[in-house]
Amino acid sequence: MRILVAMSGGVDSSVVAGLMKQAGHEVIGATLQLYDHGMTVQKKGACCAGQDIHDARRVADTLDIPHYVLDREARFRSAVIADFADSYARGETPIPCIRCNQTVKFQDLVALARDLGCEALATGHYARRMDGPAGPELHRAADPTRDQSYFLAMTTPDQLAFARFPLGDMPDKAAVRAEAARLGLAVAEKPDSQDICFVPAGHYAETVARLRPETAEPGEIVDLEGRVVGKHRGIGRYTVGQGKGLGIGGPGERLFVAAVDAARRRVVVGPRAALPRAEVVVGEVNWLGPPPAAPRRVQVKLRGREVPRPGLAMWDAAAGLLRVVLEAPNVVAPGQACVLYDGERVLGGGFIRVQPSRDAAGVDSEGAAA
RNA sequence: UGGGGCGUAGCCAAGCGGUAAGGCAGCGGUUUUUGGUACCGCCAUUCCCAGGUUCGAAUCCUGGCGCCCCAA
Repeated sequence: MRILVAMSGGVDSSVVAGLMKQAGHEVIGATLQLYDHGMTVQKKGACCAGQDIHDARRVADTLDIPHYVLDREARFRSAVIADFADSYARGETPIPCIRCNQTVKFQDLVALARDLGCEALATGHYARRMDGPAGPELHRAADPTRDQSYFLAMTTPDQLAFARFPLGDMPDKAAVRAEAARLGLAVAEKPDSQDICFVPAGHYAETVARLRPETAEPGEIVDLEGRVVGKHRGIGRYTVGQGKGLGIGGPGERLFVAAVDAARRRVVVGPRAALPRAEVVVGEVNWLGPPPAAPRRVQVKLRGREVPRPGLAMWDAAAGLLRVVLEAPNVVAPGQACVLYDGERVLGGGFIRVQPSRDAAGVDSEGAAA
């Protein structure tokens, strides 16, 4: 069949193109140019700009497949980068890789694939798409250390039906590199991409501040009782659970960010033991299957690198909100994705909302009283 | 100007004659297609200052200086 392969210029998607071609499909390669060619080009591990586009083209030439480069800078800027900055301005911690998958990658590329008369869109993600009795299902990758199903939880059932993840069954990354070498691809030894692709190494706060200057406004750091214990250099530098960069030294135990209060431009800190919450409120929920009509036992993943842990999911269809009660309290960072699993299968997911927690309430009343 | 206590890194702090623990902060790194977490490494040639005793002093002695407390 005719199949569109999203080629980032990295090893993974290059191998996908090679495997699809080898399987006898009519392969078309597409590479998105997502951001400026300037300084970020030099950055190691970047993707979707500069050198990577050339790498993708070279792979396409090697495989002898047609290859298109699509300028999606404007789209990426409004759908991913702007959301990234807005999220920090709200006091949350964004997860741009999911926004990118949701919009630029799957929404747009699926549309493009259909326009080109393709029957599927293949990507280099480590996840498995299985055909279940009720339609396509998203499952964790065979290699649990590379699994990216968390980042794909927001793809719609429609998009998932169209998607193919040929690397989902690979035992490990070494096997993928071996495939790349076998296919004669020049990118076989290319380093993995990492960090936020559109931000020059380590300076995401500056990028955010350019778009939302208020995220770089200084403010107070207060403890759980509302006492001022320090000052910060902008809300955009903090995320719930963070223990470094607070600059609060001295006697006593180490402090972590317990909450970010965007309205008052405050960062609330407390001891590690005070952070875990038992409940998570999730919005913008995407279900990959029928939503649970009654409370359902699931495994919950609150961040990319975490083993799913047991909890109870309660879906309020009217409000469009998912409530999850965790069996063991966990640090909950608003803005991050909450993904529900049933074993290997992804049931759905959404974005963690700032919750009117007991902590925030306590801080408010006691802070006012004191 | 009577009595008592204390001055060790940015902060807290151990050490009480044998060659400066630890924690917090900070810095660097590893891990990682987000942020964070975790883990690893670095971080006082010197103990308020000046003399003295001693083979050897942050530790003992003398004199300064600076804090704190009690009493006035």
